[in-house]
Amino acid sequence: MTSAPALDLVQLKKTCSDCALQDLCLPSAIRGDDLRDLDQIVTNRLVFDAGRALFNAGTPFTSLYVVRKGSFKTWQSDENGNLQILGFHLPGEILGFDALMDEVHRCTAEALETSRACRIPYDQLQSICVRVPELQKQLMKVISREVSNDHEHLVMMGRRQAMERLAIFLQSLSHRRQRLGQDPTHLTLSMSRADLANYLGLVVETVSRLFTRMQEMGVLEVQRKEVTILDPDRLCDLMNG
Amino acid sequence: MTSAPALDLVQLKKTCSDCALQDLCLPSAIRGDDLRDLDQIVTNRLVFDAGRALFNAGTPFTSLYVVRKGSFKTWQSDENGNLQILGFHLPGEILGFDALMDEVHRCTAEALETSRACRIPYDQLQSICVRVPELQKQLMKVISREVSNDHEHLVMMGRRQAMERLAIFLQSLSHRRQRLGQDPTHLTLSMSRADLANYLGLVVETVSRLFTRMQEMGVLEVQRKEVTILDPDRLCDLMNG
DNA sequence: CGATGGTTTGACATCGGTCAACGCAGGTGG
DNA sequence: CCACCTGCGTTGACCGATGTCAAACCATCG
Repeated sequence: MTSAPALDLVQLKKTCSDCALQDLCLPSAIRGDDLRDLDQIVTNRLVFDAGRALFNAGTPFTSLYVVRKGSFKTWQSDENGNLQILGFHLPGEILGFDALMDEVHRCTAEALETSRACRIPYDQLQSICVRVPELQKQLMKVISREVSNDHEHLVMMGRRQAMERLAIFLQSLSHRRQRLGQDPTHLTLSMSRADLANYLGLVVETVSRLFTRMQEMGVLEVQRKEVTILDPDRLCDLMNG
Repeated sequence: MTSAPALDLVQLKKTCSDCALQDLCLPSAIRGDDLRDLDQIVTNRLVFDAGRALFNAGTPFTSLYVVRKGSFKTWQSDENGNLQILGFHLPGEILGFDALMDEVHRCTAEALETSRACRIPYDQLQSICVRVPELQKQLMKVISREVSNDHEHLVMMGRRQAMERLAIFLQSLSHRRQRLGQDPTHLTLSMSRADLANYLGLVVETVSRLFTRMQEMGVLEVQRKEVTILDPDRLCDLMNG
């Protein structure tokens, strides 16, 4: 983990203000002086190379992190070493919420490519929250979204066929790219097939075959990590029966 | 949903104070006057018959609920009507967190047997939280636990065999009973086999066969909804290989 | 150029799902 | 008080989606 070159003061003040990363990000709820306070506790633009951890399972919790650029995966493993990918995280998403409970990270967050994140020391964030109830409220909403996402993931893992799972994943990735102002028909999968399979509760071979099949069906064009959605409607059909 | 007989004032003041339901429950973080305030916003001892909903998916969010007695299930369904049981909830657990995000319940919470719950209007809770940062902090921890639980559930759904899943479920139920001061070797399954199977990402027949097999192995004694753990060590083994 | 690690493809095995029948307990009404 | 009905749970036979194992493929990097 390396810190990007120091920023001048003007730059610093702008860091959160220019972080126009959709409503999810905390600062959207607050204004003026409060925003400046928040800017000042945030360690901006930490750079993580692919494979570097934002935090590790089992280590003490001190900070939340906001993804700014690139992507991260979070994963957790059980006593047998079975690991489960919990999510893939794009800019604007906040990581670390599962650690508030007992101040120890339960999962590991790892960069999938060269990525940037902001660090938000939690105790300092809390002291701002005491003064700014709106910020607190926004924070609760963000955790609530985390809970909702996990529930969606559970529905998928419990009740969906393999093909449906992959279709749902691609669809959701497409939506997320759109919200970030990127082309929703062209996806760059920053995770390995193994990670993706694991996330979906499948094995690599199954995912690989599904990509091939979706390509044969004319729904996708797949070239390694570059995926183009050729037929969004059929993709949508595949999400269901 | 029916309200229990009115309580006298002394009783009312004691409602949260005597709710010695482990550290999960909110009031444990606060003291004195603040506790009295909290007592006063909580609608105590609502009674729900089996099958009655605490809240329904799609309805506006107003309150969190604390389970006091009995048990509830939460479930969510997708556009195809596939429904997934998200959790079974015993006394001390707080329900409704997935709704903070956009103030609409995402899942339905339904009593599995005649049960009681306290209602906590969220806006009033928030106004107390503004004055009592400790309470806010505790609330964040409780949601964080929810996130952690969902992550555990995901690991189970993604990476475990059928037998392991059932063993893990029974083990966890046993622990929860123990924390509530009840006999951890004797479980009363308040949910139907169908609900249990769904929660575990399996079908009824599989769960039924697993119970039979665990009984043949001498690990359990199963009589309809009454399950006795005869050999906790073997049960523990079954959770893994 | 070969080594390496991720990805794809094929052949085969199996766990768990599907379908169908039966059993059992509790409730209802004659 | 018994007979029937109903809903849930169990059991069996069979099947298919997905996992397993093994080999080939192919980009990337030294």
